[in-house]
Amino acid sequence: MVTIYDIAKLANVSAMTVSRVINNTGKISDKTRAKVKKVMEELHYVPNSMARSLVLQETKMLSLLITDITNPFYTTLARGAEDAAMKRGYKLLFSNSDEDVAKESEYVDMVLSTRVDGVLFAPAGDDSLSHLEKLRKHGIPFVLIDREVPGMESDTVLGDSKEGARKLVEHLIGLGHRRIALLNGSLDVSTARHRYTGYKEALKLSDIPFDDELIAESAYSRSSPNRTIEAIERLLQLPERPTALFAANNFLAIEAIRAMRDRGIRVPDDMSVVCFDDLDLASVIDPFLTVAAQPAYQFGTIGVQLLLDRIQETDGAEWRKIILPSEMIVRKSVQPFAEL
Amino acid sequence: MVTIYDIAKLANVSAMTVSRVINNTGKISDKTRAKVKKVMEELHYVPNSMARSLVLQETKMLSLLITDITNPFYTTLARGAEDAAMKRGYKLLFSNSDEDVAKESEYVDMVLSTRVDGVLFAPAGDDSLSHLEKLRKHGIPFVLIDREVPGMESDTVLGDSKEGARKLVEHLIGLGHRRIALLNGSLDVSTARHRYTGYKEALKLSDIPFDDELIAESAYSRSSPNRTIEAIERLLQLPERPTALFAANNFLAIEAIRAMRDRGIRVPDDMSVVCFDDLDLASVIDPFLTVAAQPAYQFGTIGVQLLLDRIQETDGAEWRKIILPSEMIVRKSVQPFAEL
DNA sequence: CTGTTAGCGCGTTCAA
DNA sequence: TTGAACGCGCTAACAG
Repeated sequence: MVTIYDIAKLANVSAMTVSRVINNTGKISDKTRAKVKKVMEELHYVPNSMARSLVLQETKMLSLLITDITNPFYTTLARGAEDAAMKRGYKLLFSNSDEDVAKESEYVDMVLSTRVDGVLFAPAGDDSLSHLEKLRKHGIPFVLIDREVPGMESDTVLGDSKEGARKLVEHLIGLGHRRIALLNGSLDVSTARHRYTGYKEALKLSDIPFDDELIAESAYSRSSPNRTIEAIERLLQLPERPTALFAANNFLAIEAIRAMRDRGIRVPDDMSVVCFDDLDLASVIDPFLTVAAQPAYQFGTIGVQLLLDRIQETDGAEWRKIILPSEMIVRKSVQPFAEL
Repeated sequence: MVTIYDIAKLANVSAMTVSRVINNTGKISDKTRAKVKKVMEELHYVPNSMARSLVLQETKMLSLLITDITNPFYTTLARGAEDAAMKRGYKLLFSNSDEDVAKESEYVDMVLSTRVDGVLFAPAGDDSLSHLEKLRKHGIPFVLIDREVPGMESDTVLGDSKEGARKLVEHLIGLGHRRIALLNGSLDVSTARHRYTGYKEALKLSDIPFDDELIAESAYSRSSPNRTIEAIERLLQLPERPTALFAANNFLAIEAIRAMRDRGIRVPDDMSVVCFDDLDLASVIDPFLTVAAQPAYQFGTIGVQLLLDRIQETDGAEWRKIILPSEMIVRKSVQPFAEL
């Protein structure tokens, strides 16, 4: 591996001069600069960022910890984060916690030892608190994205889960539905709680009694579809069957639709379905699901922005909390409720 | 930041002893080991992997360079790669070239300066050759995934593009179609060429004359849908309009279907459509597109496997080339051709 | 079993 | 405008 010393020797200067040429610091005569640059090119020199990090105490790397790399919401977010980071000269280290707090723990240790300059963190659940405390204790700046964690203040980028949920459910109510089921993610995740709240608010505003039996809890990720299937089975066997379903995210909606189809329930004819997060590709080819679409790309860019601001901050500024609105897109998965 | 020296001082041992405890090397008495471990925990010590990399000359990081992080084929591949890397103690640095050879160049420089131990490389096109030569010159092992580059030998994981294409087109032919258009990606990409070849082979086997007018070239990524739209318009205006379309990847199929829909052409009634790569989510909710599905996850795991084998190889073993079959999944986007 | 020395590649500090 | 010495945090090699 060629180092600045190799360059220095061939250019008849000191290593320090080479370093100055690389970083454009100090005063260097044009002549020696040209000479050094020439040698650098001849030797195909590439600076060693490890060594530089060690002395500079910064890596120019950010870590993005998401819970599911196959979910289009997160991939679009990742893309936004990457574009923003790249633009500011930072690399992005992706990690995938699989909605699993234990796996998340391993990643936090990795992040710590890699000495990244900051972390974009989509917590797997409220138990992520200890991981965040660990980061904080080590002085690593982080921004929470998509989800917040009780007991931990920080810069945060969230969606308007409550409002989005309320709008979706109100849409169903407006079409005459009164038995509306909620297929939620784990209540251990803040967005699930907020969407739950929005659901209840919508009912209340229309004087529809809340029925606990209509609530089912599964998991956001696709790793365990069984809980979703069981939930759907229970809902379908209810004496007074729901006529509409609000799924708390895209994967839940899909698994639910699949489970219902397998049981002969058609959407939207037998059951209207709405959900949070759009499906990207799927929506183009077949504009089917009525959704509350979130500006996923902006989650990423804004998250990086907050993070880099925090990193460059000298005095501890106030925590910033950005709430991004979602947009309801009405499509075909919903039908008016027709009394029999 | 806590260092091994801090630990050493508090534990009344030398830094070297601490290092040995951390790495489980050498012989250490249980007593001192316990003492050191206790201090490490008290101080929340986390090893600095930068420093370690510097001396060990290895980073335990791999870089995954893909061309589109929003394409489900690549995200699933990424997931496979990450799982495999993680399992072997490696981190994965993702990058996204956007099918852009220039952007790719920046990433290669980044990769070089980060001193990753190896690269999983999905080249943006044949011009990626110079980037690969750069990696090779610097002695960084890499594995080509999904695409190969003329003039560069290396370990490679490919799909059976030719066979997959042939099967898809034969399926269309079997249904009576004879005017079959090909909407291809850039011929600068090996998979596009192979799919082209498979297309032609299928025609030849059925004695259907090849018609150059039925061939359109666009781009795999969604960044420039205009070329696809123009291509579709041209195909639709052909004197003898095609009755079926083979799109060389999922995004092309989607853009094509959208463009046709906008022009009043229904799929499959007016036009049958098949393509390479499945759509994941979209297929669950609405099993629509007939596709040649590739084992994306395996692309990732096998790629990492080849890469790590190569990294640990002492003597230069033969290049290995793994070809993964694709599976044709027949769905609703295809109809038999009915002569008028 | 444990410690000392040296150096990985680079940038800061100070001197020339 | 340039260079020498030092240290970032760690481990290999050798010594004890």
